[in-house]
Amino acid sequence: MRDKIPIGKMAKLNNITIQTLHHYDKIGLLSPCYIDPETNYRFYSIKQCACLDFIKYLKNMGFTLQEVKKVFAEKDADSMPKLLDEQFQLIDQKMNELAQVKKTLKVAAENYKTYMQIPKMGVVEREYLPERIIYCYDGKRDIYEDQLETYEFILRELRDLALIHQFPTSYFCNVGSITRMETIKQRKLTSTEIFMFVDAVCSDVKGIELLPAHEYVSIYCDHFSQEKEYAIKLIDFIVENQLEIAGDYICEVIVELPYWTQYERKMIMKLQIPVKKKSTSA
Amino acid sequence: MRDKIPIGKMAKLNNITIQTLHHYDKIGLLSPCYIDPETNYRFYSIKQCACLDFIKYLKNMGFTLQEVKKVFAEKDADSMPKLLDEQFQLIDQKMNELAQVKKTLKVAAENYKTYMQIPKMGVVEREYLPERIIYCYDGKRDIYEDQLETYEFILRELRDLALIHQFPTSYFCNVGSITRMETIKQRKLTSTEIFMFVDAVCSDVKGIELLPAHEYVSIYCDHFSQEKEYAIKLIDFIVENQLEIAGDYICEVIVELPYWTQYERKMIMKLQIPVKKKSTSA
DNA sequence: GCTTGACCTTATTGTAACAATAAGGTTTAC
DNA sequence: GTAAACCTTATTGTTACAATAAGGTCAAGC
Repeated sequence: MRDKIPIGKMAKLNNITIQTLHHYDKIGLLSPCYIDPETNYRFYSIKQCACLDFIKYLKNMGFTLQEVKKVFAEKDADSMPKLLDEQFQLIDQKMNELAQVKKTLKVAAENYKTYMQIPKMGVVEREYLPERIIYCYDGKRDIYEDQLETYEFILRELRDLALIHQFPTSYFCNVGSITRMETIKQRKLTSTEIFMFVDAVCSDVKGIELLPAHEYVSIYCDHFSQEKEYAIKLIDFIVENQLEIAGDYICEVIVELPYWTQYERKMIMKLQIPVKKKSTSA
Repeated sequence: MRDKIPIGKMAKLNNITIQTLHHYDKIGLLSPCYIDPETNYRFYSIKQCACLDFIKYLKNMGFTLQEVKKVFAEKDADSMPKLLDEQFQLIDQKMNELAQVKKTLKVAAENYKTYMQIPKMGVVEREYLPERIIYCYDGKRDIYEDQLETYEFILRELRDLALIHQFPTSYFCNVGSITRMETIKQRKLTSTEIFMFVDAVCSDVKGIELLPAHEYVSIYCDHFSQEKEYAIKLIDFIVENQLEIAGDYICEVIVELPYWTQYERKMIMKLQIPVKKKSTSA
């Protein structure tokens, strides 16, 4: 009988390592059919390859070794179809999650690309922006007080809500604050509302608003402390160019950076106000 | 200054656990901005939420904490696009792997379904089978000797080759042996060749053969020891019914079962021989 | 001032499936 | 006889925490 295969040969035969066989032995998944009582050397039978094949097969399908053990413990194949089906569902779910991750990565890459191409800070520009959809949340406290502290709290509340609504994580970085038209027309920058850009209108979610496609004046800004000053610049520009504020002021976070100081949020913002030509009446 | 948030509140604020914050502190990813020197109590700043946000963001994109640490160590955002791109490739690869797993699961489910519907063992049937493609390998030794031992060795060689050709793992279960027409016509069951069903012709791989669509006689069998006996049944049937062997004998493994005894391969096989009506000449 | 409950600390163990290593014994070939 | 190849057990490491234990701290109510 030459059917006494030492562990090294068994490993090579099955394209696995000795450690793997040790491990399977340890957890009681597959033990050698003979162990030399003096040396404790392990010896396998060629027929045990069938078992290893099956382990590999199930492992390939994403089962854990514990699950494989359970399958081996069964006396027949009746439970397999159900198991396979459950595993299929599980893999399907994992694929959906990965698809989400891919989307988040894509959005992140786009954000950084935008960041690299940002023209100049503090220069007013005019542009046409397409329609956008936002999910608005009123934090009831002015986000411009307490140098960011209130903003941080409200942002966290917004994200908690987004989690409840099961928004994809790719949304989490595209946030902003909104100052209503009546306020900004008085040259005041105060707001209790922040928002998150979303892809499509979720009709059953409260707080969804439409930013219509429109002509805008905009300016880039890379620190919170500058926002007020730059917003004034925008308003001055509007006045100087015979324009009129046509909607809410938006402060959009373009990209958030992992700044070397871990103690402050660092982001590039794009301030924007929709405008129209001043009506000649008056 | 009320900006001294104890660990429990910080955890709640960010929807994470205290352990997570402990862990981040331990690995040096994010340490509290103040530690009471007497009690060692940890206190965080609201501004550190930005850091946690970024950690979550990168984690969501599949980065490890070590990678996040590296990102934090960078002095600017220049390396991000490259990192994001690499991560995208990685996720893409993982998705492809999962797609493979799904396919394997689907094939496995089909195999078991087939198994459940298998008519009767040992009953000859006539049926029309569609074209199939196989990857053949000649092990140079008769697989019917040594009660399966040789078969096991040759099967392993076939799988090694399949790995080299990077065949999907879903192929690994659909194997079989082939006995050439000349041999089976002499009522002999000997063969040195086994094969694996494949999806499409890989023109650059040697050993690919086509089993043409044809009329077959077939019989199911659930143990190796019965194969010879059942093969004879097939041949007898052919003779009795005025038929003629029209091609190679195929022993197809329908499904392999995780039998309670771990010491022998247990499988359902379908033996099949292509036939045609006996030519009247002679 | 005391108790009670909520909160905090450090340290250890566990998770999955092995890989890597160390320190030592065995076998085989020359 | 010895060196190379092979085997053994035991320990540590991997990831991102969760769970637990044993103990100290804090704030509120009596």
